[in-house]
This record gives sequence, C-alpha cells and structure tokens, in this order.
Amino acid sequence: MDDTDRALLAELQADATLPYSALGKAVGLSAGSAHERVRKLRERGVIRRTTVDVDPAAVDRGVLAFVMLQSNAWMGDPPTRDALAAIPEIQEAHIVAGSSSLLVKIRTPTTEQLQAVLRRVFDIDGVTGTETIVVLETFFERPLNVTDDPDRAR
Amino acid sequence: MDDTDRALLAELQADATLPYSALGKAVGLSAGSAHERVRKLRERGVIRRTTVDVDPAAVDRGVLAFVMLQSNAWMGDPPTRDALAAIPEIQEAHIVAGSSSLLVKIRTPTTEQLQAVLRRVFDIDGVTGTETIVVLETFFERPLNVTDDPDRAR
DNA sequence: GATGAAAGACTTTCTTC
DNA sequence: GAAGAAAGTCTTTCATC
Repeated sequence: MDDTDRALLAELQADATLPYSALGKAVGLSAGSAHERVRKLRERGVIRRTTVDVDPAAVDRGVLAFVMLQSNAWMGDPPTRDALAAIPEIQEAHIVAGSSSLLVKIRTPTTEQLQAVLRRVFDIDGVTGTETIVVLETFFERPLNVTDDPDRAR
Repeated sequence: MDDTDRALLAELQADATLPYSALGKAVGLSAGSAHERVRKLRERGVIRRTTVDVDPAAVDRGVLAFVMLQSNAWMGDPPTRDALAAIPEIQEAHIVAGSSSLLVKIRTPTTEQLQAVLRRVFDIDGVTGTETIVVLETFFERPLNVTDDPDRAR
C-alpha cells in the first residue's frame, strides 16, 4: 500500500470505468502494471467492491434520517445486527459510544414510511428508545479520502 | 424508471464489473438493451458515478465519528458548505432538523486526528458547539435499497 | 424500445526484463 | 514488480424489427 496504490484508489473512486491504460497514465504506470496492482487491491480486500452511486431522489428515496437507538442491554451481538439488516430501508448501522448504543441511517420515500420503519426498529429486542434526526438537505456525500496526509491538519 | 431499471441498478450496485451480457441475462434483456438502459440511467443522472468501495481500515482511516454541530446562525449557505468540503476527513455533511443544525461524518486514522478535525470545524464561522458520537463497530454499510416495495412495511 | 451482429476497444495473460 | 505484446472478451454502434 504505497502512494501509487492510493493514487489508483483515488482514480477508481472518481471513475471506476476508466480503462487500465488511462489509469496507468494517471499514476505513471503501464496498463499492465496498473491492472496487476488493482487486481491485488481487490484480492486483499482493500477494494471491497465496484459499484454504482445511485441518486436516492431518482429512485424515490428522498427522505433521509439518522436515528440513535437507546437500549436496556448490550446490542453488539449478531441477533441485533440481523434484525437491523432485515430492514431494507436501513443503509448503515453502527455501534457507538455515548448515551445511545446504536446509530442507524435510514432512507425512505416519505416521512410516513420513515415512521413505519421506526415502528419496526422499536420492536427489536432490547430497544428502549429512539431519537430521530431528519436531514433537510445533503451538502455532500463523497468517497472516503485515501490520499491526503492526515498530519497536515495539525 | 420501471422494475427492469431498478433490477439493473441493483445488479450494478452489487457488482458494476459485470459484462452487459450477464447484466442482460439477470434482468431478462439482451446485452444491447441492457447497455442502452444503463446508458440512459447514467445520462439522466440516476447513476451518479461508477466507483469502488474502499475498506477504511486498509487505508488507515479506522476511526469513524458522527458530529452534530450547533450554530448561532443559518448554516445552509455555500460558504459553510465550502468550509466543510475543504476538510478532507469529512465524508458527508447534512443540514438537519432538530437541536443541531448540521451533521457530519468524519473518518480519521486516530482519535488524535479526529480531535484535530474537530478543532478545524470549530473554527468555521457560526459554529458554537459540537457533539461527537464515536463509532465502536460498524455492523454494515450497504448501497441504497432500490428494489423493495416500501409499502411492504406498513 | 429491443435484438443480433460487426467493428473497435479493452481486459487478461504471458514472456521478458 | 514493471513492461510490452498477443489472444480473447467486452463495449459500442448500427441496421432491423
């Protein structure tokens, strides 16, 4: 995982349809070498998948909310995970530190359907409360930054 | 945007490296027709980009936090947006309803660097407070669900 | 809007360094 | 690990329905 690998990842995050010839040119490698490095990045699991970014509004998922869940027991086990994963509107679920125990990201067509999802969440074993933050506008959502030196900011 | 388009989007979300022949087979179309539909989905902006999903831990971004920002003024304008976008560790930024005005998602290598980012955030005009939720473990992060009927849940 | 086929471009593999 | 080239596959376009 050197700077060339990071540069390849950044290029692929921006446009994974680039041919290896262009990818190689962008990072100063031949097409064959670029291909070999990308193959290894996939093999090692650094690249988890190649995917498309879909506009939520265009598929009628215009409502976005973050919900913090309170519980009366440890929620870090597979049953909780599976119960959350079974709700397709939940896009992310995280165990967190702080007064909540879980944080989930939910997308629905309407606030009415958000309410329906919250009802399902409340039915999960151990859940004792929810706090919902509704998103009014998304400034941006972008790929993980892989290139900048994090020490820069200090 | 019919069920076939949604099926194509679901296939591409799962694996955007599939050849059009396989894509067509999965949804009951010829390779040519699948290609034509995907082309239009890109043209209309339904598909915003083709990208790779990178494992944060593999590129030394193992610390994830959600931060709620309080402010003493309306933060929904471009200057605020640009100030947040200039911080590469911020992966998402949303204007929200509720007691906070903004919610941001931050990834850093260490909690020390999370602290450095919070300091930068505090320096943005109008920011009067932050509340940080540190993620201990991510259950899952998955593509937006595009196929399920949202009425199912009610 | 879908199909099947042709032309061109790209991926993948292999040999060499 | 990188480069260059060959073989095979895929993308893209087009004529047709």
